[in-house]
Amino acid sequence: MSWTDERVNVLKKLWAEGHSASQIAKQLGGVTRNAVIGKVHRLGLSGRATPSRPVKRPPRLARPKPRLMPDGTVTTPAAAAPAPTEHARPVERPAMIAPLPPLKLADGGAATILTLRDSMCKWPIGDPADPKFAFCGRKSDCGPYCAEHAKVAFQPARKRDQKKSQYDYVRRIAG
DNA sequence: CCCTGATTCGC
DNA sequence: GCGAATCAGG
Repeated sequence: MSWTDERVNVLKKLWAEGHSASQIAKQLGGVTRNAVIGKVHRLGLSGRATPSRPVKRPPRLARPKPRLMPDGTVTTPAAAAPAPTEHARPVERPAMIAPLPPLKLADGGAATILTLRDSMCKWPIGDPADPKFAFCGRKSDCGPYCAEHAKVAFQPARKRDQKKSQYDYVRRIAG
């Protein structure tokens, strides 16, 4: 599809009416929302009553991604950082120490940020500033934690009504 | 995860 | 000029 005058007019109209780029692309057909956005920018009507855009982004860096050329060659602009997708972040260290020690790995050490695999318990153990800081490392089946740590991590929120819950608390810790 | 617009850059 | 890929958010 190409941007005929007719299609451009429809684009202008819908954009002025506040439709999103994906909605416009869907209605026009034959184009993606990226195409619509690109055209909108080229037409110079990017801004409008944007409810959420008070953010100024610093200039984007070049795109360091290998590109597959039509002839099959792969061009890699620069050696991109490994970035092993480690989305394991302690966020907040639990106040109560976990009863479970870190799982010993095959090499004798414990799971660290470098050796933590996807399906390993990401419960932090120790002080993140400590060189010996590690993760539980046990098998985490359907969540970020192993079965034991999941119980601790996903405890239901306590009732905040202290007056009434005090008695319950005593009973709880007493058995 | 879904979505939004913004930007870059090979084509 | 075009738009996929990517980014930065909601």
